[in-house]
Order: sequence, then C-alpha cells, then structure tokens
Amino acid sequence: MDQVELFKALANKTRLQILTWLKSPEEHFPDYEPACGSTDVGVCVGYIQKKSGLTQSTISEYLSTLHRVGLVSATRVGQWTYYKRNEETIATLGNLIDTL
Amino acid sequence: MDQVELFKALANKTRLQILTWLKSPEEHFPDYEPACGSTDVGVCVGYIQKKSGLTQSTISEYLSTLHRVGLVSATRVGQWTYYKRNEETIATLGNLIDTL
DNA sequence: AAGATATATCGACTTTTTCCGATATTCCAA
DNA sequence: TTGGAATATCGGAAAAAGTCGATATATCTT
Repeated sequence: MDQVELFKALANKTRLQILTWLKSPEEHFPDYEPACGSTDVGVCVGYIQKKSGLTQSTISEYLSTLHRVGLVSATRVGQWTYYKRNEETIATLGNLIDTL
Repeated sequence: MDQVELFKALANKTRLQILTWLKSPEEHFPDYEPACGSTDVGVCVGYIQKKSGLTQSTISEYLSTLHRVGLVSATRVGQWTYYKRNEETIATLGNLIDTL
C-alpha cells in the first residue's frame, strides 16, 4: 500500500465526499434501492455521478482511483458497477497515520 | 482544519519523510546538536535540506506547506527556523480518518 | 557598517491533476 | 441482432504542484 498514492487519492474534495456518501448510502442516495442500489454490494456509478454534479467520465475515473488504492471495492453486476467502501483499507489507513 | 489541504500536504514523498525524520531527530540527523539542532524546538531547515537532497528553496517551501496545515510548528531563533512535529494536529488527523 | 550565513520569496519551467466531451465497450431487452 | 443504457477509456485544455536558480530579507559577527 503506497502511502503517497493513498493520500493523493484522498486529496480531493469530491473523492472524499464519495467516501463519506458510501458510508451510509440509504441516507445520501434518495432512490437507493435494490435495483441499482442493491443490497450490500454498494452503489452504482450513476447515483454517485448525479449526486456529485460532475460528469460521468470524471466520476468513473475518480471511482477507479479510489479502487486502485483499495479504498473501495468494485462489483460488476450486469451493466452496473457497484462501489462500496473497503473498511479494511480505511482501518489500515488509521494505523498508518499512527506510524506517521 | 481543511481535510483536503491536509491530505494534499501528506501526498508527497519528501514531505512525508520530513515528518518521520522529525519524529526522532537524533536518529535521522547525524550532527544534530544544540547549536542548530537545539534542545526541543525542532530541527533547522538546513539539516532537513541536506538530508533531503532537494534544494533549499524547495525544502523551505515544503516546510511552509507543512506549517500552513499545522503539521509542524515553526520557531525562529536568530537566523535559524526550527521545525518540529505538531503532535496535536497529527493526533487530530487520526481521528479525522475515523470520521472518514 | 559590511560581509557572511540561514531562510524566505520570486519567476520560470516541467510534470501532474482536474475535469471535460467524445468514443468505445459491455450487457440487457425486445 | 439491434438498440439502448451503464460504465470505461481516450485525448485534450486549463489549473495546480514540483522543483529549480536567483534574489531578497533577517540576523549574526567583526
């Protein structure tokens, strides 16, 4: 786990927001439901994109960034990709801070 | 405390190194001593610069960045500026991660 | 007061990041 | 199997960050 890359991924307002949104999807995504909202695999790109106000390509890239450093997991189901927080990495990040 | 700015400051290899160097100055700065090394105000810019291998201006700016976000404290004594970890902010950062 | 030393700031250039629109890919449904 | 929907990828323009050398500022010494 590259510390610098991890911090870079977190050094962006929108990416940070996505991470907090994913903490309680029911709260942050109005029409979150088991269709594109699914049960527990996460939230699909479109929902996140709409909420962010940025373009589809930008959000897709941001999610890919978060995924690359392991902050979220990605699950493809049909035409949707569900993104979900990876609590394990986030916890590890906490420890990392301590070793800072 | 701006989260994004904090993460930006940490999203750089050299700045991260500086932070860890300052954790145990005696260990990381060979000729650390109460002259420019002082007792407990921190380590002067020159020492950090030499160890980093980057130019004086770059390191001065990096330290200023770390100081701006509160990760280090700066104490001017004579012609030297001593930089020291600000453990308080670093601890707060740990909590911040938890609220992520 | 003048020169030397430590640090800060400025201007420039290069690299990286941010974000976009357009296009490609994948999968579903009719 | 063709069209539509969701996502990914590509290419680019603009902004920000990295990094330097040169210069400015502050302080110490003589």
